[in-house]
Amino acid sequence: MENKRTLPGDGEQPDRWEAQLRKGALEMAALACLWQGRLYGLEIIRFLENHSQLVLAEGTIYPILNRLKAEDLLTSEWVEAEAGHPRKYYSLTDAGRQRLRLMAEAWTSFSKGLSHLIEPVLEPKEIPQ
Amino acid sequence: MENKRTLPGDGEQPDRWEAQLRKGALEMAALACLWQGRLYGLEIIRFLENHSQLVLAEGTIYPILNRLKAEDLLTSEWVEAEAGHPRKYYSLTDAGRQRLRLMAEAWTSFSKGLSHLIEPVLEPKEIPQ
DNA sequence: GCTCAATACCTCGTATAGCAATGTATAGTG
DNA sequence: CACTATACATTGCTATACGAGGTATTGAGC
Repeated sequence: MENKRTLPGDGEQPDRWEAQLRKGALEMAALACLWQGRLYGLEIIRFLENHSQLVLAEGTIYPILNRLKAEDLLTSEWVEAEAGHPRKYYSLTDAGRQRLRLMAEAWTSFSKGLSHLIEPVLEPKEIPQ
Repeated sequence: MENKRTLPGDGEQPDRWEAQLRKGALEMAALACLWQGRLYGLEIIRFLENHSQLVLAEGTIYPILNRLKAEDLLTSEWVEAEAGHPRKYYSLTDAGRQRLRLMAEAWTSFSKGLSHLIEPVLEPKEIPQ
């Protein structure tokens, strides 16, 4: 039927790849948020928005948190807020910390590999040949 | 019939997130391969295997190449091999070079943001509080 | 007291991407 | 003339992100 993409119509999706880029880094990012202490769902979204360039929807973060909790990398506890509504605070488990450390190391390694690959692209100088 | 995953069966997928991590970086990586000159399909796979930590299957690379070609970021030409079978060589177009540069910059920025986020995790020292 | 709005958590449906498996074509070898 | 190796291509499955919509609690205004 009609081509119903997100875009007006020129067949160009200039930032589709950017969306893809983030996939898979999200779990690590969610865990990393909690390294310094517990946070609740929406707070994690705001934290990532402020401390990195990740902007997640609620429909994104809650499945991730549940997934991580199912793997025993997180624990959660309901906390009554004074002026408001109960919040579900997430904390890293020991397994979560351990896993996050592995993730962080693998990310660093992976990131270095890719950086090396795109190094020539970012070089201002031309290729000799 | 049989559940033929990569893992024995304990419900633990310790490296599933690693697979996810790579998603979205693949297009950039494929483009980056071609920065220094043309390559054909299987050669791209081998190049990435040698120059980074990416291991792609054929069923992965060809859809990517077609996608990139459909966006006019690549061109392809059939070349008869002396001792063998015709090969389809891919080259970057001007638009491809331009896009790759943008991707590389965005990747760098994105990568820095995440690195900053996981920096505390990799620090050997403990958190004061 | 009852409605309305705000905060926070949760879930369903859809689109997309990677990838294993499988298929096709070419060309050299016994 | 079959058989194998190289290379390109496609199909089907699964997992993921995310928009849209839903529920529950609290406080303010009429």
